[in-house]
Amino acid sequence: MTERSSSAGRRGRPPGTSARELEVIALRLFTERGFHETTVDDIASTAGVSRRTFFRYYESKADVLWNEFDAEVETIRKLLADASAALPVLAAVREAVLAANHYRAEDVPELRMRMHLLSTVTELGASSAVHYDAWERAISAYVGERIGQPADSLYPLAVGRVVLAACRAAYERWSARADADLTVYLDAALQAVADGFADSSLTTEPEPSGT
Amino acid sequence: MTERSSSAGRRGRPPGTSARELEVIALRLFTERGFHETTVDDIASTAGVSRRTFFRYYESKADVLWNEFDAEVETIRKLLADASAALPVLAAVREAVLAANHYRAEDVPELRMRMHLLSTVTELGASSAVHYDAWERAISAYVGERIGQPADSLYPLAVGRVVLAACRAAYERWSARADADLTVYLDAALQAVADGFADSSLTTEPEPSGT
DNA sequence: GAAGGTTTCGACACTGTGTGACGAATTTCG
DNA sequence: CGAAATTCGTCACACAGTGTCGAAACCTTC
Repeated sequence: MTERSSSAGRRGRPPGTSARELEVIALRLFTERGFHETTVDDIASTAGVSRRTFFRYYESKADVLWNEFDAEVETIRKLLADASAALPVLAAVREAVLAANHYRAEDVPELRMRMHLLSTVTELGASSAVHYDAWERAISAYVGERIGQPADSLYPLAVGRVVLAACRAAYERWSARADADLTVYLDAALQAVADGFADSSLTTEPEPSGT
Repeated sequence: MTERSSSAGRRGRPPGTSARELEVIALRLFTERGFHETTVDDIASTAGVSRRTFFRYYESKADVLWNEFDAEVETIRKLLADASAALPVLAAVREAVLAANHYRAEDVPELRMRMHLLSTVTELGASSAVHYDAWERAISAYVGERIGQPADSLYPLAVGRVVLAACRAAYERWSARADADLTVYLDAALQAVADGFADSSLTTEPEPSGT
């Protein structure tokens, strides 16, 4: 059951699978056997299609893990486009990032699996660089516009990279501990950035409580 | 200058090449033809050895670019071990990073080539994650020790990642513009981090001057 | 209900990375 | 000279990723 709904007036052979189905299967196999130990053949044959077909849906074996992340980049971009110019730059960025990271409770387990893979499997570095880069550029473009500098000059570039770095630290801690809400970790990390990591702010870590 | 050029009491067949020779050849071919367009066979045959032998010196095609970077990680680790506990944490980190990035003028052209490849070739993402991780952990370990928290808790992790992110932004701008000293860019980026990217500090980019 | 257009799929072949196994080559030591 | 040590080359293999081409399955139209 994928999305056989609007087969109205749709010519040609119907798809034997869907990007979403491949994603779910791949995620399951990766967590069961490991990323490296799972071949593209395994994923494809489990879905009942050929290896070649997998690569028609995703450019690489790793790409199957980045759908949600790419969607988040788009969300952040839109939120920043509507952000108030009255806010300090970094505050606007923080609000957008936090707003883009509210997930429905039912989506959390899958999100956690994905993030755990992303932060532990070293072979994913190749693809992560590409997707992280898009995330960073969404921030850099906004910062560059706000302060009237090219997006690829030093400060916009640094802000984009630094904010992502802080968020990745928060993602990683959250996926490892699973005790508090993701946004609590994100907020703490971004607040530390805004404070310039002053020693006085380096004391409290989010406590095991809350949802 | 790798190691035993003096073949004193060294049994067995002498090496037909060296890690350093392969590095120089690879760097030249990468910049001439591009990373993707250069095969391991090209590098090996230019050095006069077999493809298999290349993989005895380096674990992967990309690894050939990370020698210097790994050495820098060790330098930073040692500098931090000797850092004064009277300095604020972030200031100690900044001093160590800046000190580890003073290069002899004769080494700069090669350094620039390497950094340009590292910041432009997307296929290097796989290996970069591994080596960047070691860099980050050198910082996180120090920060964790200083503030009395595990190195993998949120703030040490965040500081490590954020400082690397800022340095990478500086590296990238420097390798793209080549106008000022590398440490000028690094200092500017790290100062912005320490200031929490306050709007007032986001105005000036290092100017085309200096060495 | 046959013909033609459309879309997805499978089979095949190919390049390149990375790895394991094993024997050959080359040097020093006894 | 023979033995031990060390590096190298050849062969074989698994897997990712890509291009090509024809077949399969669906729709529309006559």
